[in-house]
Amino acid sequence: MPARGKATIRDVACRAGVSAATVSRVLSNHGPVSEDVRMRVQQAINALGYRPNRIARSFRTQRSNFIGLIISDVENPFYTSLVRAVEDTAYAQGYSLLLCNSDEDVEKERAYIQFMADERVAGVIGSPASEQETSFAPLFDAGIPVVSVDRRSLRTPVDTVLLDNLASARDLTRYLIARGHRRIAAILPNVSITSGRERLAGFVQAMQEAGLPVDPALICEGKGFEAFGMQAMHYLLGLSDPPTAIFAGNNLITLGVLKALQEHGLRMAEDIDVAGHDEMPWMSLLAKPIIVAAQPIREMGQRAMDLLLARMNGDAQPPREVKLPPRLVVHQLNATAKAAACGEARR
Amino acid sequence: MPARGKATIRDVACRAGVSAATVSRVLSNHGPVSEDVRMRVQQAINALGYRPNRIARSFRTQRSNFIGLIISDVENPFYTSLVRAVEDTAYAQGYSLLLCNSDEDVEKERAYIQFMADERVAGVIGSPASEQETSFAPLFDAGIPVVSVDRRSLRTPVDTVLLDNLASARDLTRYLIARGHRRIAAILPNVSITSGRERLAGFVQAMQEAGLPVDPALICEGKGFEAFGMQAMHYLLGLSDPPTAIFAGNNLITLGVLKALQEHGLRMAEDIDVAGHDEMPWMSLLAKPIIVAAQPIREMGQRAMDLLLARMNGDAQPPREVKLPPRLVVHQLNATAKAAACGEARR
DNA sequence: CCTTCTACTGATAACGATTTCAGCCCATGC
DNA sequence: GCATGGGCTGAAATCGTTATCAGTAGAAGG
Repeated sequence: MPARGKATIRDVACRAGVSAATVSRVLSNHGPVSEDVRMRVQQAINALGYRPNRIARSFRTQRSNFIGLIISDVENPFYTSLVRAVEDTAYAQGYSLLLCNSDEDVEKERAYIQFMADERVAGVIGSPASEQETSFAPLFDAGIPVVSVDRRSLRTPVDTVLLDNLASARDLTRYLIARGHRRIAAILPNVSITSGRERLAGFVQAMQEAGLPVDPALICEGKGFEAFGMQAMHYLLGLSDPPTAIFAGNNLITLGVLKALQEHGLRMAEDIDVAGHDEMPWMSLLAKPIIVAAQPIREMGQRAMDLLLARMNGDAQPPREVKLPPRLVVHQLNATAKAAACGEARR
Repeated sequence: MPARGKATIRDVACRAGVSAATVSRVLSNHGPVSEDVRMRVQQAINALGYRPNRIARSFRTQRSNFIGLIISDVENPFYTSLVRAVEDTAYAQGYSLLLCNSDEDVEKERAYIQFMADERVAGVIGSPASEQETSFAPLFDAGIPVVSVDRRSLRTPVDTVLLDNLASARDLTRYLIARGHRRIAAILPNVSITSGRERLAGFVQAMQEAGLPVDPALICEGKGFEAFGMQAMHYLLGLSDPPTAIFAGNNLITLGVLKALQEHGLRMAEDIDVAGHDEMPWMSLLAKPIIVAAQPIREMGQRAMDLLLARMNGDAQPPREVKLPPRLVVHQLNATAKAAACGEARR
């Protein structure tokens, strides 16, 4: 008798006095098995401490039970929450998570996509490093479904879950305008990604509908990291006629903006309003109020997994796009966060 | 001819006019192959766009190329950074990351450990939910090496990478004492995990060596989450003789403490000093200074992977323990972070 | 009673790589 | 010239599961 825990399906079959095929049927609940046999097999499984060899199973079916998740960086709290949401949903369905950080690097991303294809994962959820350049082709070829989150993939269209970026940017900007600001700067991630492009459009729309000029000198675009936000803010503060409010295009940029304001001294910071994206746990601790468009991140992850599961079950409709509404939240010192009075995003 | 990208090792062999065994030898760089043949095989591989079937490979070798990572929660910034460090090191060595959140739940963790064993991962890095209860036995039985990070596993001893918790807690407490505080409270995660137990010990040690009484009413212990930190802080503020300084036992507790202080009003917050663990990117934005013991998280992840890789390569020494020193940092408004003047941790 | 189902079961053939073993060829040493 | 050995190669077994196909037994229907 094999050592406990090392038994194969044949050992179980032998002990139960049936064939391996029957044990497989019991295991997968697929195909008819008499109650009597089913019980004998179960007993044999328990007695031997048998655990199916998942690698052999994957080998036979040529499909693994992993969901590949390709994001920019787990250290970005937005993606962290996304990972968590996806993980919970995935494990609930019997899948586990293969994690990759692309670092916004199209080359690195390409390698990971190829890797996922080689690994025959059951599905992939990704946030493309570039709308134009990212290609999911290797996954398509292998018949592996893909869902894009937070950003579109134009080169290889797939199901996509997005924030309503136009609404969030427009409403945040409207909020700043309603507070009396006229010179508003925008610091945005690259327009080569969906959020950068759409949030710029929302900003411009709000400015124009209020009849305010859009000063190109007040629009900064770059890699959406903290360092860029900081550097852009320093540049803006150095202008002869600096803006009185900032629209920050993502969470890291917001952090950079706040730090730059900090470095310039508290007095100045109080004169400048900041609007950003994503609610973060420390925002209620800030010395000055800030308004943010909170993304329904958990829901985004769940919806992405739902779309993926549908595809994995054979759904073959043309690619769909899910657009979720943001929720505007003002974080104020000595006050619990409250939904913004105006500019609540509509669907 | 098979479709491009779907070729098997036999297709390659056929096209190169050699046997599958030879192709395998070329692929793995294992065993002698003449230069001539090697080139022909390479050409065939390129021509067919052949990619080895990783599942088949894992099946044959009964070992996958995944590193299992079992942590409490990716949304905790400490683990987020750890994930990132482990991931970078793992991918550099040709391994990829399987991520699980145990949520400090021993049962959930048990299931994940079993899953990793079933999956025949190459190695596991974990942060045990409990020193006493967590068991890595299923992994041992399967010959899978394990490294524990941030916490010890007493039931099944393994290589372990820890912060020098005694030093960090002692030095933080010393710092508070040096600033003139006499009534200092400690809010700590459960003593059933390593960090909780050792940080309590460090706190007590510093108090005793300063000849200060350790008031049991000022020591709060519980689940190391934000909600607990907040609730404990509210309790302390409600005492007739509240403490003048707080020693917070982990990063989430620190956040909870700060929020509770916030809710009680800024004036009070200014009278109370806070010392915590982990440096977080937003700390420089705080209205009041805070001192923290920064953990060398990236190094912890790297060291863990190094230990794991050594085991995977057959190292069979008795379990080792790596203890890394913290770095004390004061975050002050309008000032870049600076190393604390006193209490710098020693090795 | 014979046919036709249906329910159940077993034998067997994959899946695609690695590994073992044996064999061949040629150079070297005696 | 013959044995020895090393470099190179191929045939075949193997890993553990699932899927296909055929076969058996008993029930149902005519």
